[in-house]
Amino acid sequence: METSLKSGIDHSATPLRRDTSSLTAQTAGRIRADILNGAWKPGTKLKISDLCTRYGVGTTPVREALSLLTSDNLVERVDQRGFRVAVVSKAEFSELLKTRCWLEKRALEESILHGDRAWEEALVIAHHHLARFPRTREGGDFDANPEWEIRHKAFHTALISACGSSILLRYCDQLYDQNIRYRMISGISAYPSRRIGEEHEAIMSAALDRDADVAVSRLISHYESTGRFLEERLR
Amino acid sequence: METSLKSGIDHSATPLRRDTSSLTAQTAGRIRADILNGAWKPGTKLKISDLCTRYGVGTTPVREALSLLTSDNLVERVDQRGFRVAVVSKAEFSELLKTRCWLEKRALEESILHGDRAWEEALVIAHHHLARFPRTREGGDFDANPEWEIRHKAFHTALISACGSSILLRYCDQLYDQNIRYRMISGISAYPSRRIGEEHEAIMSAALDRDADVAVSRLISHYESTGRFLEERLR
DNA sequence: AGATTAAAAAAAATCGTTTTTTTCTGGATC
DNA sequence: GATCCAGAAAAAAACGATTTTTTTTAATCT
Repeated sequence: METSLKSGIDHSATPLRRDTSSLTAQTAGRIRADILNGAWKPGTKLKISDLCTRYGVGTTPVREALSLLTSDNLVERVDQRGFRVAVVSKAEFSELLKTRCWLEKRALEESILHGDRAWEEALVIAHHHLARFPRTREGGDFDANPEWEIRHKAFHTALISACGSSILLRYCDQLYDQNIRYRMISGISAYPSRRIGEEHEAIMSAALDRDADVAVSRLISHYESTGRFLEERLR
Repeated sequence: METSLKSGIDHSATPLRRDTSSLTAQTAGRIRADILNGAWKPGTKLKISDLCTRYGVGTTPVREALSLLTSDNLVERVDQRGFRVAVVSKAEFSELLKTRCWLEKRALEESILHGDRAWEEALVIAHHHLARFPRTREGGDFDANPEWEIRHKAFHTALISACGSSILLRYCDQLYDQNIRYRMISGISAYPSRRIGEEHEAIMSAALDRDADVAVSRLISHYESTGRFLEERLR
């Protein structure tokens, strides 16, 4: 199990080291994953006792995990009426997409302005890891590849990581996860007729050339074409 | 007690209606207020049992309230080691200020672009309410005036309220509250040698004239001069 | 029949206690 | 004198049971 509350991978060198995270954190991670990959459908009522049996823990960790997920907009809470999986809608999605573009635009601009050598290198590495990994598992089926997802997120995070604001980075991370959820819900794992790999490449090289305008416009259209594709399939 | 978790005022027409909010929500509101006004000093360890006695509730609501406040960056949590009040520093503050300017810039631009008649009118009203209220309580002492704080926040919220993204509005709200905390900590309630009222007026009229560039630059310098003033007094 | 109210069931919220983990303290060792 | 290890104390985390609140069901009245 991962140590962090956020989705991600435990890169620790000692895989057998004992898990120091609380049950709350572990449970939050599991529920988060289940919501992101669609195991819990949008709008589903999350009954405390059900979750307790499903995840094999008491009410305290479950309740606290749900509180945590509320702040990431994956779970909604109504006082005295419990929790439910955040609902999805076309309107919510386009607001999400719009906001994400606004925030990432600024983050990328700042990152290009302030990024140092280490940033450039981390970006190149992240792109390399992403590029040599197949989007879908062998044989062209459209199942999502979890490894690819992780590398894809790592690449987009690397792009903006030098923006100079951990606050903004956290917001972008939240919006990224919400976006993934829409991708999972729509059942899409690949975009026919698009060369995603080339888009990433083009964004990266503009960033490395310190051409903020071009990099931003490529990033935005990357997001927007993905967005349009998703919107068509929503409901 | 307010119904909402967020700081604010209950504007309900029936003041005697029974409080439907959970103990968790009430407690979160009380702890939030205590952190914002400085009753809990930054870095203070928040021991569950202490909070239970202080607020007269059990461990569950306290624990959940702290989880909630974590997402607003008012409380920090370390697994297995409990909670503490978020620390403050000059570096954190300037990051906060910077991020806030980035987000509010975009929000104000969008708001000016899309705001309708109702937005204009709400803005005028909010400014009116703010302008006819004294910043400090009678006789020039520098005690913060809670009423003024509420109207001030309402004015700044009104400015950006037509931006079209509730997500962005929520982020701005969070950053506003974090900023207030710095203001309270620094012990400042008024800025000698500045005409805050005139600054608000100038921002508003540029916004009403739909001059985004001028409005934004006035808003940013409003924040930055406040920011510089605060930074001087931090540690 | 439809609406209103009362009782029962279900679920959320809360509490007090138990378990686990961390922190503190004092002494032994190098 | 500093470091390292118990063991004790304190605190956090988790649990299971109890209390409230909401929702559902059933019955009564117009």
